[in-house]
Amino acid sequence: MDDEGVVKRVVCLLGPTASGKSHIAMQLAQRFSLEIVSVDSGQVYRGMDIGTAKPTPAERAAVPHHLIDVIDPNESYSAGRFRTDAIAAVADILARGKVPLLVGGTMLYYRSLVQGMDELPAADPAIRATLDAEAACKGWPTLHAELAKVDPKTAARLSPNDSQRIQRALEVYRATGTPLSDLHTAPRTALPFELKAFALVTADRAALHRRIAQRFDAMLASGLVAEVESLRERYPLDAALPSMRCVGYRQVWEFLEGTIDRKALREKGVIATRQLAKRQLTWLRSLPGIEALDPDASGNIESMASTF
RNA sequence: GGCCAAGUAGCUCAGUCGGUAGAGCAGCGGAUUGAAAAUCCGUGUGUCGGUGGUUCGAUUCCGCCCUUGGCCA
Repeated sequence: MDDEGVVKRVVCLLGPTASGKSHIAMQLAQRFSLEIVSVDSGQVYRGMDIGTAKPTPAERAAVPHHLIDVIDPNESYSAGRFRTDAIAAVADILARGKVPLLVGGTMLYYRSLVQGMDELPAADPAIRATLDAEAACKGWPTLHAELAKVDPKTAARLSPNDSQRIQRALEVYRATGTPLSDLHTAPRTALPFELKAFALVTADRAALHRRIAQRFDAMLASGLVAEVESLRERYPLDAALPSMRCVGYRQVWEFLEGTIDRKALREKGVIATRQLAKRQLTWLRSLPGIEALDPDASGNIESMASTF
């Protein structure tokens, strides 16, 4: 980075859960004075360490990590905030003469970073609470019909059951008086740096599934249940919070509530992780400009290192 | 050894008064703009345990065999 407008190239490593991103990142850190910027919607929560597979204290001591432990589990983060935070973190790392590496699996965050986001109002807890109450008695399809009256364009692309997006669209309309579709002006704000993204994509889905099961078992063995119990004591949590809807945490919550037994906890946790990985792979197929790497191949470190 | 029940989709099961079968879950594909590890959409050909028989036609009825569970010895 210099003052002549030369755009610095920043490398990003994406991939589904359990694909080995962190391992590669730590190996690259041995060659460059790296600082890692997490692209992960789960690792932002303080105290949610085991279930989000956060880097260990030793790894964090060896390599500075950013955007990990930024909020409490009773708070919520967002793609918009991620974009701002990530740009700031990268600028800061570059300013200090270090090499930033983005690593993670939250593709919406990645995309909002690269493509930019429209100027939309932030979440409004009061409006959301009102909408939740309305949905509880009328049902989401009714709210979808109401959305169709004020924002037919958005309603047309949403399923009457898509609670989350119907709620967001109505929230934006009630907060601004303008339909969400009118606010989609596609600004596509440019990034102050060039991003080169790689993605770890296995051809062997069965092997990924095996790794997912092993890793979830390892999380249970490392005290995932105790971690959630402790979080419940320290924070005012409930099952509807984004943090407690995270893969693994949601199932442990059900276990602690007595809704499911230990065996079901394990099964449902593994299944939820597999489904997450599948959605991540769908994202990766749809995102443009990403270079796929086979996690089982040997030259990954080299091909990534050559782009720094 | 005898009696009874069950064997149908990867799993749990429904069903066919005889015209080759369908749900849930899983899996797979897709969408994805401040909750995204979320939320939602789409997707069901399987020797109906095996083998003989009856029948125009059997997964369905009958016989025998195999497997699993239970009861009695």
